[in-house]
Amino acid sequence: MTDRPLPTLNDVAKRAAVSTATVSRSLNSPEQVSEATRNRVNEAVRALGYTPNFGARVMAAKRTNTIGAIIPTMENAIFARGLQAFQDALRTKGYTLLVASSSYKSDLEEEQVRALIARGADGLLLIGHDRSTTILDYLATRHVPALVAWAHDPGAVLPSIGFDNFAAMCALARKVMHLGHKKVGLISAATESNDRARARLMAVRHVMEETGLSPEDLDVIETEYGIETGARAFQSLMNKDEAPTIVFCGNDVLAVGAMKQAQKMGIDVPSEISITGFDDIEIARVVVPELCTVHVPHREMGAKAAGILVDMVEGRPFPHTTQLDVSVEIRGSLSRPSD
Amino acid sequence: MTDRPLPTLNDVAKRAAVSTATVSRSLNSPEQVSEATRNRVNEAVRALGYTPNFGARVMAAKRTNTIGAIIPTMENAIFARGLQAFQDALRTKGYTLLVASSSYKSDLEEEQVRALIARGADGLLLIGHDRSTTILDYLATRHVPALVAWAHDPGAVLPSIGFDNFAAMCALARKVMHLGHKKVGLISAATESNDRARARLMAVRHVMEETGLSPEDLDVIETEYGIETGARAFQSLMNKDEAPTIVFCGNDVLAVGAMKQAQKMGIDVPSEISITGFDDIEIARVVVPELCTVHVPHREMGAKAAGILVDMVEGRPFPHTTQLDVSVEIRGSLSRPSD
DNA sequence: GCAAGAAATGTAAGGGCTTACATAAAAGGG
DNA sequence: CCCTTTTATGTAAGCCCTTACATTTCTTGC
Repeated sequence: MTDRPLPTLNDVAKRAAVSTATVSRSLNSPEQVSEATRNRVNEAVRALGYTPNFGARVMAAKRTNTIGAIIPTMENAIFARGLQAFQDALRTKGYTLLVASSSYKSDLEEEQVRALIARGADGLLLIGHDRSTTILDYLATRHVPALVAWAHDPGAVLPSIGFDNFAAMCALARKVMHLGHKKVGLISAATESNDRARARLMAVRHVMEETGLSPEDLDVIETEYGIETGARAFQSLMNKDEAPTIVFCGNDVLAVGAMKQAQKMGIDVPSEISITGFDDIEIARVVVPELCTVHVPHREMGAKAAGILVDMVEGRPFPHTTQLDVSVEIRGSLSRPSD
Repeated sequence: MTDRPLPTLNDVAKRAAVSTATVSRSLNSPEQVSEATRNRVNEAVRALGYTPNFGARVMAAKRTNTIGAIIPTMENAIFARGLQAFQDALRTKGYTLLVASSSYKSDLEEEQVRALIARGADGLLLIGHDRSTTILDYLATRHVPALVAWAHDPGAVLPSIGFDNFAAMCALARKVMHLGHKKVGLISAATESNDRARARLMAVRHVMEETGLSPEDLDVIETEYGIETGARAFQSLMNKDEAPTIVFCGNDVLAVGAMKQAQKMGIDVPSEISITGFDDIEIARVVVPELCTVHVPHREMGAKAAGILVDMVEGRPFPHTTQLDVSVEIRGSLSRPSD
């Protein structure tokens, strides 16, 4: 436990009686070194307790083997789940994960992009396509590859992996509207700088039009993420003159808030009101009745995102967009309107 | 969009007509530089779009301004929540967060400790005190400060922030046992390399002894984290000859699984069986009846951990242990035994 | 056994920043 | 005003790897 300086490559080289170049190769591309030398080097590394100096390595190699991810918040289970899968996949590829969060604010996201690049991220995972050109230019001049997840837009500048939020919500809305609902409520996440939320809102409008309903028949409330906020939004929707018979929610958490509030108000789900969510997180199956929602493969998305991003960073070919399948999960919180 | 090399400190220095040392100081300790020079430097930085080279900076400063956290999994809401608060607090202090996960496996945790240190983490956040001396020695020789969260043990080598899992579970168990329960079930997380789970188990045993019950009256099932696993564990507990009237669960997720299974088996909560959880995550208030549990201030813990760890990294004095208050939340899933 | 090619190893040049120390400029005291 | 102290700036060493290129050693085919 003496306080000697940490051993360097040079120390290892001396002890193994080889050059520093050989030690470096032995560690980074073992196949280029004869087995005998490799063994000697390894034993020296072990004996000295050598760990490469990170700064020097980054400086010389111009890579950190670090990938940054900027998500709205880890408190949202969908991102936590995707991020976990992302990190697991990165680890198997020899990369480490830097995490930052934007709280759904675009200026904070921009700050974080700069921060993660300044911290040496070799590549970035971002959520959604809403983003200023300033920051896209910055990414381009710094030559940092970035992949967008939770979105799918073949026309966007940045490559992406995800699903078509508009199409997914359309699929759900069609199944719902065919049951004969005429008066519709929508509790949406804030749509500013959130293209996913906007797409879902537009999908509901679109399907209503298809069904011959007027925009008048749709009540939209935008609110922050949370069970409580979902509950409050539901309450104000139901207090309107003509209450909806179906309430779409932008995500499962808002939907669960709505269900709780319905219960508190003595409104039965689904006989008096139908409620739907989006994401299919665990909570959707915990509530009674179970929540009708759209199943999204968050883990698969995280894991695949890691693979694509690493390909980008290492200069291999990669798909500009990758679309994942989602499925509408019809469950107990949905029924035809009663009247 | 020409492909010129990125600007360096030197370029900035030339443009601002000062030395590189002044630019460096202007950026890192502005108070040491006159306002006039600082302005000139800032304008040069802006004009050139300069961002410091990470590797060079790390190499010279021997610090990365990066903190690593190794948690069991982000899929567990308590860690996701704590980590989010941790990251928010770090950001305000100019630090970036590296995240790795151990999946509750100690060998993986050890690998991740080495990985994050190799990646230059200035300090580490770890969960719980269960850990080999090998890795503690490694931390010591590398001079990397580490803080343990979600645990409180004044006698441990590493400093910690958290609460006393044993005392908290004792408090809950006492309230429960005073209702007159005689036959007890416990669904615990795996206790190997998880001192929190072990402490909670021992607390239940301890209180039963206090109450004059025999160890025979306790049925323990250890299982992995998850709603499904909690449900299965509950089923096998209830299928024993003499079923319990109270089932303690090591965390809220297991408890929710147990409640779901009770419902499926037609066993009423709480009149036929009481169920308790631990953590007080959102889901505890979503289930019907609401889950009786122990409230833990996860966000506060994350935020405070950031403050302490940064103090450690920057060589300021810090408390060796910080204890947080938890509270027993008596809710609808608990009642006295019916007979 | 030798030339030619392949494999293994060595040499040494960066790479961009921070900071200790040296120097110059400004401020303050008498 | 000059001398001392404080403040601002400059000089240049050092940080420890990776890798292009040069050199040496080993294979292999004839």
